[in-house]
Amino acid sequence: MIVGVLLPLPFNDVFDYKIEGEPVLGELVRVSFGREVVVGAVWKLGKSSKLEDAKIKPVLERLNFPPLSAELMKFISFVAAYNMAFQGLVLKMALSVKAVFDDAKMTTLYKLSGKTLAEAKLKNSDARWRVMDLLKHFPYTRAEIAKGAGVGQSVIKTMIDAGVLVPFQVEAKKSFGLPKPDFSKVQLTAEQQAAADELCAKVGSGFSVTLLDGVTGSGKTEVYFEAVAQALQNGKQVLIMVPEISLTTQWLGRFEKRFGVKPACWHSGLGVRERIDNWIGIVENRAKVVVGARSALFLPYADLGLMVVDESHDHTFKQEDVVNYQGRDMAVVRAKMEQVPIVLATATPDLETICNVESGKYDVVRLESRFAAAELPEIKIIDLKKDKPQKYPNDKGQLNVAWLAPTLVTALKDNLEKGEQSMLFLNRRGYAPLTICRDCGYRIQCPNCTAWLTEHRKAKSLVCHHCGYTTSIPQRCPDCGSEDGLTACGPGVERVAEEVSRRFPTARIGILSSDLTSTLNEVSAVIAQMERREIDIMIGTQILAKGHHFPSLTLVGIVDADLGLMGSDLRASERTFQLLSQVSGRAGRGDKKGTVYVQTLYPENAVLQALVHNDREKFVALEKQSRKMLKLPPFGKLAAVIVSGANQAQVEKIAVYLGQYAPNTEMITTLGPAPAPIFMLRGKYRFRLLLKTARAINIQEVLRAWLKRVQVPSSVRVEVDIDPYSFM
DNA sequence: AGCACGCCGACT
DNA sequence: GTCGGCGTGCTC
Repeated sequence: MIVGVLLPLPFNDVFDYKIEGEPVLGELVRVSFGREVVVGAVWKLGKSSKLEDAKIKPVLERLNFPPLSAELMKFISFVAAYNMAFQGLVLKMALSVKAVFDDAKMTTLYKLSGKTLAEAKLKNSDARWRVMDLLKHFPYTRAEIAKGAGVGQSVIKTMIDAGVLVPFQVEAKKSFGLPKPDFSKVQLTAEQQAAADELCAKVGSGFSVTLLDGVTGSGKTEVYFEAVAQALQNGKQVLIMVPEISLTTQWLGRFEKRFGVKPACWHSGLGVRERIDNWIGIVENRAKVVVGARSALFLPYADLGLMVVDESHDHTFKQEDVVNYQGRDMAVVRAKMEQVPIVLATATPDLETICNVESGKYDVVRLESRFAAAELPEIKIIDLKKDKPQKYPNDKGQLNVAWLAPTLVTALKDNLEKGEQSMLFLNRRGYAPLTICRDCGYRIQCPNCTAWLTEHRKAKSLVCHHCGYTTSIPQRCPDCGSEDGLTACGPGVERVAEEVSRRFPTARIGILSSDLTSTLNEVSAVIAQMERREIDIMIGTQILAKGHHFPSLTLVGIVDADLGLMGSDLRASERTFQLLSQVSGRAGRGDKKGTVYVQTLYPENAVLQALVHNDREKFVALEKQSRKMLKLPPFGKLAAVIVSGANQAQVEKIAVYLGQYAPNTEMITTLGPAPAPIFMLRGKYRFRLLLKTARAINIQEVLRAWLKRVQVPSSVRVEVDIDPYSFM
């Protein structure tokens, strides 16, 4: 019989193969393709091509794995069609790593041969009898025998050599601890209990979307853990999606405390071995709870019963990897296909989610109060035009430019004297975002991108944050040769740390930045230090905003609140509001009230005003009004078309061409082409077109029809980003 | 995606 | 005269 096999390669269509016996839809097969051998999934029964049968190759091997479920197959097709990506590449995300299908890792176990010690001409000894006893019922590895019988390796070796123990091979499978729904129940407040009950009631009764809307510190995690417990009680698997970076030991610790075991993790930092073990555990229904980044969404769960998206507002759920997709939205789609409930947990829901609640598409469960004595922090605005940062002396006796206003400096000083912890937030890595020559005005730029190089003083280098280009810091201006002209411009976390250590020489300072402390372990280590109160003042980027819990943190300073407000990005103000409220939420989570200082040049800005008054409703109303007026999501649909390539003239020609064929009707508008905000990225020139349609329009269909009309040479790439978040 | 085929410029 | 640049096409 001939079947259509979808391969994990950039194709939308299946390739035909001959198969022996009865094929099953979704089963995994190894096939030869060109000169490669790949693992694909049986996608269609029967012939799809019009190739002569003789040219159709046979399936090399039918793999002994459960076939992909009809739901997962449907999901893969949907994600591909919705995001205008290749079906094969979406499949690739589900199949994870090729090595999963390579020969299984084997372990050698030993069992009794039946030969007695006497028959083997070995003397009786206690040690040998303990080994015989241990192996009476189950075989074990050498290490397990040594430990279990309390004997040395030599005892075992003698018994093997004498033929009393015989080795045999089994597949090495990682064992997953079974999370216990009742391991250690947390005492919930009445409000939390009511919320938990509502979530639990949805588990096991089909598809539903629930927004778990709770202010920071209201115990969202504990509440959704109860729903997780309910799903486990029903014997189902649970997927908890978290932003990649918050998959810290802190979160895992909370899980383990509640359920008694560690969950299976899934994120980009996983090694091949662990990835394989976890993938197999998930397909075989041995891994019951998976906590993972958005890529965990495509795993072949055997028996999913509940999905949770933690910090569901987080914009890193929408980020490029193999395929561009919005993890939160696709999670809802998967939940619908699997007919399971999904919980979106956040303190700052995005406008799309809010509108879905208002229209009744999503349910909502609210948590209004913070833990026990914890109160919401007081937010104070510092007007940088009036309250100007004062220069401070460095060790050479010169005056350094400062970034902290006197009010904030005083507040930090008081807090330090009280022995309480403080945190400064600046969403900028490195020392300074720009190096400029005072003598000739030259600015040091990335050779591959339209972007300045950021100085990283600690690493003694200049780095491009877009392509990773790194170079040493030049002694003299590359343009005019001036020896003392080069000056760092603007602050990054390193520079703020420098100011803090100058002003407070005795304070213990911690820096947390996504590049300096890149691995999850290093991030966890700094967070642990902060928890143990070994840090007085913590300075960091974005990373600090994620759901960490520091009970004795009472002061938060936002060094530059204006950073996010300036972008041309349609979600800039929403993102700023979310980020600032998340950061503010770090303050005063214990029994002491926290204070947040927000430094800005625009104290009257509506976003900041809403933040100060803790008035999310007002912010949402403003944001809704402006998006409605501009017919932007969720009141309209948006897609970006990025044309890129190494040859500027050629790229521009295609972009203009696309612009000429662009659809423009009453319901559809196309803007551009215009040079993309980062015109050159990784050595490629980029132009962008924006397609905006009414909500009723199928934007993917419009795009497909449009793009089909323009012939694009292979040296130019045309990418589509549905509902773009990043305006790069 | 990978890889082969094929057609034009700078070299021993 | 070749070596090799990458633009184009194919893989069941």
